[in-house]
Amino acid sequence: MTNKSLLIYGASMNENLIVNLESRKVVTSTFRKLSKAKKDKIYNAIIGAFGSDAFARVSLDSIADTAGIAKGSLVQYFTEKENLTVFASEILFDDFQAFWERHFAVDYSGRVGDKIIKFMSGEVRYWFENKAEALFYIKMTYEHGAGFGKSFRDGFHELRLDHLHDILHSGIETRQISPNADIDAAAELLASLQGDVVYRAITEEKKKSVDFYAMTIKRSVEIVIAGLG
Amino acid sequence: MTNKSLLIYGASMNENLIVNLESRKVVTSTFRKLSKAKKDKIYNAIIGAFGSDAFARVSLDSIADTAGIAKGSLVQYFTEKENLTVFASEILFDDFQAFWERHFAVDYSGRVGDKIIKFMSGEVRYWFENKAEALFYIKMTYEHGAGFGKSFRDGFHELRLDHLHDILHSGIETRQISPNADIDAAAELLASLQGDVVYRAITEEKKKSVDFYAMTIKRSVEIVIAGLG
Amino acid sequence: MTNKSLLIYGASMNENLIVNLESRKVVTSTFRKLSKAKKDKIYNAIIGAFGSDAFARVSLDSIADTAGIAKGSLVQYFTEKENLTVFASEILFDDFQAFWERHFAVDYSGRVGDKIIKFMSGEVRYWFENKAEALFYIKMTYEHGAGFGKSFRDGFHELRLDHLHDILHSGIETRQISPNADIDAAAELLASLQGDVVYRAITEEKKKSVDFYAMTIKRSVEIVIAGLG
Amino acid sequence: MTNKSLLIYGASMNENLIVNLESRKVVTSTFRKLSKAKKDKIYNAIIGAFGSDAFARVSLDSIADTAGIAKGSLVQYFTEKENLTVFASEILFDDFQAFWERHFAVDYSGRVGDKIIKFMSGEVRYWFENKAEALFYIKMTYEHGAGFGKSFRDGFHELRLDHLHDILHSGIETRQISPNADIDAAAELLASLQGDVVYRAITEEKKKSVDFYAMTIKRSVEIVIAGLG
DNA sequence: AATGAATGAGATTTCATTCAT
DNA sequence: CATGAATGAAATCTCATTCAT
Repeated sequence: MTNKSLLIYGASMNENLIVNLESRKVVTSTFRKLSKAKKDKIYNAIIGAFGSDAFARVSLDSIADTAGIAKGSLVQYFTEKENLTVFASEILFDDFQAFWERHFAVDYSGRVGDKIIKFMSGEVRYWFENKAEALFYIKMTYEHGAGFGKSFRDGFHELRLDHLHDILHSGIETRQISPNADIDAAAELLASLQGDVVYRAITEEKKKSVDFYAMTIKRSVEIVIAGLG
Repeated sequence: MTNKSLLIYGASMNENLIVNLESRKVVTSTFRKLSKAKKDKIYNAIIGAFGSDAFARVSLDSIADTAGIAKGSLVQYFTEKENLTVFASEILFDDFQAFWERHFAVDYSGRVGDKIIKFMSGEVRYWFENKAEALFYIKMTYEHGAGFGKSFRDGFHELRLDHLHDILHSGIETRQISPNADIDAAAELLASLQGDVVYRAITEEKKKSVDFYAMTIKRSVEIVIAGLG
Repeated sequence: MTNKSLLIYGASMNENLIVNLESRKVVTSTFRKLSKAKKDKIYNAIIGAFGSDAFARVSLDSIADTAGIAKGSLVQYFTEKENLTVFASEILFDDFQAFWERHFAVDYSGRVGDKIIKFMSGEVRYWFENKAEALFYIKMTYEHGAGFGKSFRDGFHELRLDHLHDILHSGIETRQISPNADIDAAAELLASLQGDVVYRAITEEKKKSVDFYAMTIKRSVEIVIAGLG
Repeated sequence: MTNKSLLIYGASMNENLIVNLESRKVVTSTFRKLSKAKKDKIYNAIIGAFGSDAFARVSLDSIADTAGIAKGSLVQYFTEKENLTVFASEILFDDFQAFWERHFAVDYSGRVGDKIIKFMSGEVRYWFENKAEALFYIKMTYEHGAGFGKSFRDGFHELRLDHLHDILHSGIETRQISPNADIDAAAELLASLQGDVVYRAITEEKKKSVDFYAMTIKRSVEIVIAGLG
């Protein structure tokens, strides 16, 4: 992650993704043709609603109200309720990936531990600055045990795991980490930590600062790096 | 964990806890006076139902059916639907604690790393052998974001954290771990790992063996212990 | 048919049939246990509603209103809308059969033509005296092309065909009809006539008297009997 | 019916009739001005849709799809949904009449019975060769009990009745039928038979051949002719 | 003239909760 | 105390009709 602050919040509403969602019948062509502003409003209404309550307790009425459209339109755009969450999850994940690509290119200079700390706290900061998305992310990740939410959770896990693995691997190449070190296990361990820290950062009632979580991360990472000696 | 197999599954239905729940109006006195067998049947029906579906989609009818009682009785015992989950969560947590006390007394001999590994895989095994409870645990932990489920999750987290801290502390006393080591951070790191491993062990579709998860744990713990050198 | 006037109108609500319907999940046990008066009220509300409008345009609300019960109760009794019509059709058919058995025992004395005329106008009179049932009968018979209505229609057709055949056969035995006569064709012809006359008697806007239809029948029957000479 | 095969299927879309329908506000002038090909496509979409399902369950969307036009256009052509069926019924009836006039001119030579049989099986064949129209005919005839469908049904009944009467009357003139014979009753009887045979031919699930129905007709007609002595 | 987006009334169905027996 | 009948609020989803472009 660079020093630049995070520039992008909210949905970028990747047009190619919308086309893909249309082909999978998650959204209709009517929705695709809507103005970006309207699509954003709907996306935000969905994120807000499902982030604050359980799936079955979120009503189309409330989302339509928030988005300033008629309930009938909502149905016309998404055909059925479940598609609302599929749509928003995909956009959210896509946005997250875009953020990722801008900020987490692996570079091969510097201390491995610092890179990991920057990377992990970078994600925490992302969720801090996109709170509604963060709550929605939690709901989607955990609400459905082994259903749709599982693959969503796995998507984030993979992303973290791969990246941590790459950084650790670069540490072997720069001889900061022993060539015999079990970097697979270390990546898993750090990914678990990151998932948990993100979860806590989002759900903790007495909100702590990003720096608090960054410190938690730092202390754990130091131990792991030392352990890989 | 000793070599003894896990002896207790299902609800032990701690009578003191029931009294406490009655005072908090979670259950009624009518329920308290039920036979243990009936209370068990009801507990199991609740665990099974809420473990398999989202809160709002579980109907009192189906629970009453499974428990072999009338829906009206269910209402008479618990007054309102939400109390069903509060009741079952508390019993579950209490059972878990009882299991804990029997199996995880900290002893001060032996390798610290081994103790941690035994402890962590012991919990994984517990959930493996109490699948219905495991699924219920997951639902309660995550479904309600920052609501009731949060305190439930925190209960388990505290338990793990304290115990890991104790083991690590004993490691300092036996000079296996440096007195300057950041054992608070290590305990947090390991608790995160454990929460994540348990989650995966329960929700993974292609079920792996307890040994698989034990190995994952072992590899991570070795790194941490080395890091605390 | 004897000279006695028709004594039974409305649903007799055969208890065995209700039990059978319960086993086929057309009605619930809750419905079965209702008082006869309440069951009758519901039956009449159903007959009246579906007799006056197309299936999809009949609302549960209106039926519940007419029957003086809550919509929710209606659902509790029948589970789904289609069962309302299945239930009422079966009761109606059962009632009709009961009427039949009381009035149309084949006797072997007298003119064959007279027996047929009595039989056919007897049915017309039945529908005249059970108008709501008559309209419902028409709707069920014709609305669903080849679906459920088909078997309903076939039930009535069979009943008529068999009976006409029996009468004609008795005519051969009493030598009023030639042993070579094509009584199968004649029975079909008369059953068609009867279906049509009943349809017209029920749907004709300017209602004519039973006697008008009896005369229509008589004139046709005379031709057929003469043709079988 | 002559030996010529049936030449006309589908809508001939009589221009005068369209003008008449426009004056009755069943269709708009916009519709009238459409190309014949487009009008045909719309007619066929309507016939197909309402022939396969109950009125209330047929959606304008599906018809517009099938016809390859926009839903908005459909509304612009017919103003409201019910007009779709009125329009198609009138066209269908008009087509049927045109077929009639080509094939059922009464000629005064030959056996009366044969003429009736030819006439009746001719109609059965017509519906066999226009299945979509046949199903639509059934729906329109019966779905609305005493509403619009009644006059539609009556139209066909009149047509049959008049024609049968003419044939029978010609039988008196050629002295094949007694001058005292009750040909009014015979015509009614045969019209009933025909309505019923047509209904069965269209709705019977295990489709039988035209010849099967022709035989049924023949056997009945022989009885009637014999009866008219 | 043609289109299809927007709307909202109305339908069935679910189900927690109340309450009479 | 146990039961389950009764209720009606609330939800999703359908779709004729309106209307702006």
